[in-house]
Amino acid sequence: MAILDPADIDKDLSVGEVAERSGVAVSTIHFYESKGLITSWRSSGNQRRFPRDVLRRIAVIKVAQRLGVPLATIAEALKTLPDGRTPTAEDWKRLSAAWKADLDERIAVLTKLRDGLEGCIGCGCLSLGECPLRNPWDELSEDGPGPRLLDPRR
Amino acid sequence: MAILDPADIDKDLSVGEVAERSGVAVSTIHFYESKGLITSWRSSGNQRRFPRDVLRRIAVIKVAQRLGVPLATIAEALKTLPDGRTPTAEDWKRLSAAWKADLDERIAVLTKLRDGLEGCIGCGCLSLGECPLRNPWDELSEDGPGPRLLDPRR
DNA sequence: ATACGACCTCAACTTCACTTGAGGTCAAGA
DNA sequence: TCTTGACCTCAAGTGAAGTTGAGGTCGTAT
Repeated sequence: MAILDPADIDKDLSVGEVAERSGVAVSTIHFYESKGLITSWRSSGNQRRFPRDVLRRIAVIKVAQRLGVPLATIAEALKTLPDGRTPTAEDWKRLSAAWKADLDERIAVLTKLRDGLEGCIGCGCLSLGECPLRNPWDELSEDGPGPRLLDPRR
Repeated sequence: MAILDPADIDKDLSVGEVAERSGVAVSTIHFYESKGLITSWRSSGNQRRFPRDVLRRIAVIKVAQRLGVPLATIAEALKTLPDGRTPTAEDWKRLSAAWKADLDERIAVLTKLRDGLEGCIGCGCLSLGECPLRNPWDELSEDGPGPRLLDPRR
């Protein structure tokens, strides 16, 4: 009985059901669980059972990802919620406002970069030390090793 | 004689010299060479020797990366130049203009996303099917599997 | 004579967000 | 009874952009 039966309307969901209703792959759901983003209990046959609110959690995760928030950060944010509850409208307001600030900053950085480029297209010097495009230090200070993943698509 | 001697002023450069003068690590230079972004010949002792214009090539690469252009794309662009010459001011103009268009688009996408978020912060429905934040299809159509790396910093 | 520093190659590791595959369990339907 | 389909675990692969390490060579200075 993989398809929803009206009698089961407020029962917990199997992975397959969660996948179908949330639009993410089963493997992704496993993965999210392994990262602590969602939780489940097990049926007698050792199958995952998810409370319905997992759908809202996944919705929040997906939107945050579109905003460019890394999974680890999302996980942390979700853990700050009282007893790990699924975000209410109030919670969402707080979280999304913080993420919006992030997004705003990223847009500002890119915009500055573009404006710098504007002037450098005609110049073309690219001198380390004189070209604003080659000298990130005035507008960018936070930095660390390794590549960072920030994908606005998806 | 690792340090520059005035008599060698227009000789080719060793990896170490290129690293010092361009500000990128030796390992990165090896890596760029393996990807075909730069080329070298070998000395009698099998050491790399780079023509001076490698510095300008690396400058172009680094700026393009700040603009969010993936290395593979940069490599392609550099290969379109007549007989693989190092970009002249004219070339730079053409390349950077193309990359600026890309950047503009990315900024536009993020801005739209932010505006969508604006309205959704108060709402919080996140419904798959109604919430504009959950439905990328109207503003975003290009897509493929796997994560994409787009880092505005560095 | 030997130590030192700069160089060489090649393989493996890193992060992120997953996906793919191999091999195994479980319950229901023909 | 057998097959099908959904599920399970755990390991390994993907891609981008490098970094790190082991083991070896070269050339010069002491």
